[in-house]
Amino acid sequence: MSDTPFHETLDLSLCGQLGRVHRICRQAISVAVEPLGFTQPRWTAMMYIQHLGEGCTQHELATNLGLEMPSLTRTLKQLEQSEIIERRVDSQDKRCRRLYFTEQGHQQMLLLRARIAEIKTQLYRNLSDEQLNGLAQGLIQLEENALNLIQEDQL
Amino acid sequence: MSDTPFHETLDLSLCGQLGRVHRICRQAISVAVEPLGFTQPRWTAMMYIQHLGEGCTQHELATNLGLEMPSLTRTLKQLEQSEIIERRVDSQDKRCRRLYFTEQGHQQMLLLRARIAEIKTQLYRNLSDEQLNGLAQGLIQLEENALNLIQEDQL
DNA sequence: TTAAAATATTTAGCATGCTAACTAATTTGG
DNA sequence: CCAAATTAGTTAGCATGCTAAATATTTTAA
Repeated sequence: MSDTPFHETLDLSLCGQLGRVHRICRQAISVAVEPLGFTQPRWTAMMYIQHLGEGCTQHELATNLGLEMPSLTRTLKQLEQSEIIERRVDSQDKRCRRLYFTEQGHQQMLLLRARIAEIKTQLYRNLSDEQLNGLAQGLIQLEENALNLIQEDQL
Repeated sequence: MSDTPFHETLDLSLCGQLGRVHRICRQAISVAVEPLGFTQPRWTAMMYIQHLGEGCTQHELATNLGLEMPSLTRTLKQLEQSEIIERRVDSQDKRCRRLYFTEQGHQQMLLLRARIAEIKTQLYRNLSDEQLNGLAQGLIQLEENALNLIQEDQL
């Protein structure tokens, strides 16, 4: 071990920590949701479709998930093949596909939400509302700074 | 938009936020470090090798980066091919490869550290030390909970 | 009104994480 | 002392993010 203080050597440890915690959280949730047969991108998309309301477009969903369209396309194709969702072409604007749960999809959502409620209590255990809020706020500020940095660099 | 409150529908938004912020931060840093020719896994590994001290093993490095060995192997192979590092077999334990910078690698590190110092001030702008600390602490707790969850589920 | 720009989606292929299964070397226990 | 377990590392191949480029449709503007 070097005797240089960690923060001086590393400088960007927070970003690495972010990635590590994200990977571990994702894995924890995956393990818990796996028995239902959903991967993280799939169940996340399902939750967001329900949140946005059935009939949302793929573009709306991608924006809300913070994903690029191609990343989402793959996941939606899987959900369609599993007969969880349907993609219907909008009658007004034929470029858009609007998203709906199948009957089976609705039933799966009930199971999924119940399972996720359980996980949530365990994942946020020992974290006060205040702490969770601080965490979320800090992340928002970090995100904003990063976005600014990217834009500046692209000038 | 549904009229259901966000947190009730989503329940795990924090985990999604974590992923999103991580992707954006990573992109910001990549954009800034790109002119030097380093990708995020490469410069992160370089910084950690310097932090751990030259002569560290790949296993030590993987543990500190929070990565699995195969993920690291790929990156180290690239760094070796770019003649940034050397991997020398340990004379005592011939299973271990120990990591050293080349002369060129040392010079690159000087540039890299200077660049990263600049980025850091911008990325952490508007975040008080207290906030940064809260963020880091919250992430640690989250990580711990997630690890517990995974272990419980594997019983 | 029609050519050009914009928008929604897809496809193809890269980057970087992972697990599973392998080799080689070392350590341990009977 | 040797067979079995452990440890360090690799290879192969999957998962899920991305960008670039293609298609189809709609909107804008000369």
